[in-house]
Amino acid sequence: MEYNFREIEKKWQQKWVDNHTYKVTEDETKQKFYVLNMFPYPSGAGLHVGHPLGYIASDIYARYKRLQGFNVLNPMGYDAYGLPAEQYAIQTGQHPAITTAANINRYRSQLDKIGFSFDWDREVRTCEPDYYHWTQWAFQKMFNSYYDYDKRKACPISELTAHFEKQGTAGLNAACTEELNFSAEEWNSKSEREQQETLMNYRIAYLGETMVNWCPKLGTVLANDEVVDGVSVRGGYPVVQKKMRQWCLRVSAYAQRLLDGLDTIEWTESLKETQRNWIGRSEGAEVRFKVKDRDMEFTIFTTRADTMFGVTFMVLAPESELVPQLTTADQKAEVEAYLDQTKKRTERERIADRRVTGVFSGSYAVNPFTGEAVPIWISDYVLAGYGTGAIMAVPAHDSRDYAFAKHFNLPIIPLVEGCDVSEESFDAKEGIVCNSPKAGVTPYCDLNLNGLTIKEAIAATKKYVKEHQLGRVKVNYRLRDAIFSRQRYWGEPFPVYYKDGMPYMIDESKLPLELPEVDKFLPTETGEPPLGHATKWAWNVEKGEVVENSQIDNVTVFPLELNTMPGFAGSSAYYLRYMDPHNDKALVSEHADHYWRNVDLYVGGTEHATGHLIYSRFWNKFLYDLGVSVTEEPFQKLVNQGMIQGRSNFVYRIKDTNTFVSLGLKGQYDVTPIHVDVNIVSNDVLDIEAFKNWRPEYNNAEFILEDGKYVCGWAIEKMSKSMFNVVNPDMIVEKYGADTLRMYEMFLGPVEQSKPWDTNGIDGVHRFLKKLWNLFYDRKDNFLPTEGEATKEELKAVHKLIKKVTGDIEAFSYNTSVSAFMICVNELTALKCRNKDVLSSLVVVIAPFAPHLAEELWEALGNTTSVCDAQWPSYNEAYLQEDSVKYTVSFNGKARFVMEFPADADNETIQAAVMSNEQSQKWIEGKTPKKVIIVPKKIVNIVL
RNA sequence: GCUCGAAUGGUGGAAUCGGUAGACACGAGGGACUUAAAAUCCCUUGGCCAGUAAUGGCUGUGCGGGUUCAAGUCCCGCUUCGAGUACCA
Repeated sequence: MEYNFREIEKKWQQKWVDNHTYKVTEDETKQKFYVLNMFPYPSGAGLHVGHPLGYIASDIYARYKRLQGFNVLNPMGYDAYGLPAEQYAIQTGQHPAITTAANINRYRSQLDKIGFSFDWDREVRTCEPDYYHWTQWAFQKMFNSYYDYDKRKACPISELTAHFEKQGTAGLNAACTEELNFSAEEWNSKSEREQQETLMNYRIAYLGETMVNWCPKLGTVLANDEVVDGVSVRGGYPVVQKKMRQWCLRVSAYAQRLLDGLDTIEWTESLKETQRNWIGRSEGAEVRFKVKDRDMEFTIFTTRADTMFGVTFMVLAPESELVPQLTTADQKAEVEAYLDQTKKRTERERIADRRVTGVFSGSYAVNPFTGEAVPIWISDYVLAGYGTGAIMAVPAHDSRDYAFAKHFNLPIIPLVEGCDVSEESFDAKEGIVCNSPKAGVTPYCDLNLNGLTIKEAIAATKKYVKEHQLGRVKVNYRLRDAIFSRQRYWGEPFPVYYKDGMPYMIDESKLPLELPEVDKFLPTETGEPPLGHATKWAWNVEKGEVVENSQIDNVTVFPLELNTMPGFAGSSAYYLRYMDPHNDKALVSEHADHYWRNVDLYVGGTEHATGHLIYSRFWNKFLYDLGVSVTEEPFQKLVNQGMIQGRSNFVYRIKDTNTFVSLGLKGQYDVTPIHVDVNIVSNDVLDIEAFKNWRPEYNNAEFILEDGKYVCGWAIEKMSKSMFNVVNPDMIVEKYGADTLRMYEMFLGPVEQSKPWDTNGIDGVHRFLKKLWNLFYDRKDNFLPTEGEATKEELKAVHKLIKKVTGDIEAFSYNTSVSAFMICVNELTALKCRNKDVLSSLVVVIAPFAPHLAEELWEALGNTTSVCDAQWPSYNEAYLQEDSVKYTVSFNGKARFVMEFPADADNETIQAAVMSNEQSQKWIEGKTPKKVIIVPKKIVNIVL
């Protein structure tokens, strides 16, 4: 009988459904293991062969852990809110809910064919009210919390108001947008509205007037990680800076904890590094500079406190609030012209041409270390959003300041012994400080840095700043608060209504607030978000329900928020929801939460490094502070699967003809390469008939062949429809079966590595599964395995395999496991192995990789339960022992020949035998060896 | 620019602690079976040189140095490619 994969896979997929094989419950008698894939956004194009790579890898791990006796949670769901569905809706009028549901069904049928061990009873969809109920709930909790730096956690906002009532801002160390100072009396005399406005400064979810990345084409704001090179990641449309009132999440409050947490988790170093850079901690000092002849001062941030004596000018960001205050009357016109000009330049233009631009404000600042007055300039190379939006410029030791100084002819004072600043600045933080202060100048202050290393000088200056109250030591982070509003339809609505212009949360018991219907998905004519089209989008506070807009009276009925939440809202806590997906009382029950705790293994792409993986960690830390999440870090171990690129094929048409020439001969003609559908090419050989039928214009094509074949060229490109290199898994499953697809995707190379999809080796993997089948059935369909004693060789072959695969799976090294399977099956075939015990072990070990085939063989071996519930076999070292061991004999490190010794031979015996060996004599040439090194079971090296 | 990672046959890739390269698979070449093809099985396959042959020798992991009895692996200096990030003071 042939290996009939179609029948086998169909049969077992049905049985798994019928028997609820993959259903999992909180089984206290077993140890838990939580495996998670980054859930997909169901796009209209369906799955291509690259998507399942990570799912297969994690599925193997999940099945393996289950065989080891763990209670494994391996859920799957959909990140269902998103822009493409909405864009499609705008173009076609088709409701995004409909296209999303259709896409999900397509994904599901594709996934089902691959034989995953997902517990589909736990499926979540972020666009379902049952699900986003808890997204809205978490948002409300963030609104009602502030971050206390001393307690290092989020606390209820009621504690903050209590603090204000008692002592104002005194003794408060809380995360805030702007540092405020007021007394208890001042607080208590504020109106309700003023108090609410003040609290906004502290809430973790807050309405903030911030500069945002506004994308006019998409009609929405975008988070920093959604903008690359000044254009939107999705669509590639230009993005401009705009000041808007937006919901924000105070992620920055968690910057230090996000950084510290990285040391406790098992992620790749490069991913941790990416997050560290994104968080961007920098230690420095804030120093106050007085404005000359004015009763005014401002603060700058610097990491190079050692360069205080080299400051020759100051620079303000154009958006800085200080600009109007520091601009003098004579400079006003010029400054305004400059501000106008910079406002017009988009982010993109600023990146594209890095011209040095700037304008003098007319004011001077006094250096607190030298007493000298230096001019204050305004330039767009200083960012308003980082530090204080103002810098002290040290052109000798900062390349940007240097370029500015050269352009505007400002003085440059070198501060490091022997450095040359005639051509460029000296940015390195090494050397001995000089000119601080300058020789021969009466010191203005008693700080002298000369002769110190830069490191020492930084420390000394910080100490001086602190002692003399010139400023303070400060740690700054690059990480900004996340902007949480989107002017879109297809997202979670905010559970917020507005009273007197201030936001209020709708009652928690009334959640979820469901997304209303609209008749258009575009922004309204007045520029409101799409929810502005909703006619029933007002909140009746008394009834606690959504009512018609016409009823708005601002007494009991109020307008609801028109923005929706961004994509990362729904994906930030989904791993918690999988633990208890049908709970309508809580995000997750305490029972399920304490059982599953956090994700043990998370598999997904690196593209989420600064998006989802930061937000999710933030969100989890917040829930941890609330006591909802049990662990501080959500994803203990993270594996990044590589991307599967497309491998395109080309045919070469001779110019102005319909004749195609094979790859090896194309040099003889003037040819145009044309993309050809990779699905009609096999091992780079074109199926000529299929090609003729591919497109009408090729019906009469002629071919110049080499060796009777048409060989195609190839290139590695992104997998996309336009390059005809998309391979979808269904086609592979149809042709070779799911087990072959699973094995082959693993065999292709390390999971973490990006690689092109290429079917060139798939036959080998398929052949292997047939060989495995042939160990069980002969051509006449006789079942071969029998009871009895296994031979030593058989035991050795299978135990070698168990050892190898056990180690490989733990190390996520699946490609070498597949090789090991092939070796083992070849060995057992050669040994004509019929032993049931040996073959049973083989089936169990292969089950995570090829579950359908394993089930079939497991059943044939007489088992009545699923192979999923078998036990992972342990290996016995005793079977792996060799009788004899081969030693490579080398001379001066050069391998010469091999000698075989009994496994228990001792070093003396080996050395004596090697030395007296005939071949050795030839290499020794009568010399006396200086040293003999014997590496057990491997090497005898003789040093002459 | 900065940070991180990679480079091994015709191809994908092995080599776990430094232990004497190229596992496994594809492709290619040769052979068996077959009227033929498919399927299947067997042999050869980094390069160069010598030999009828068994075999033997040299060389070889991007480049140049170094450490070591021994380096794909460790150290120093480059080259190329990939990823992330970018006026972050």
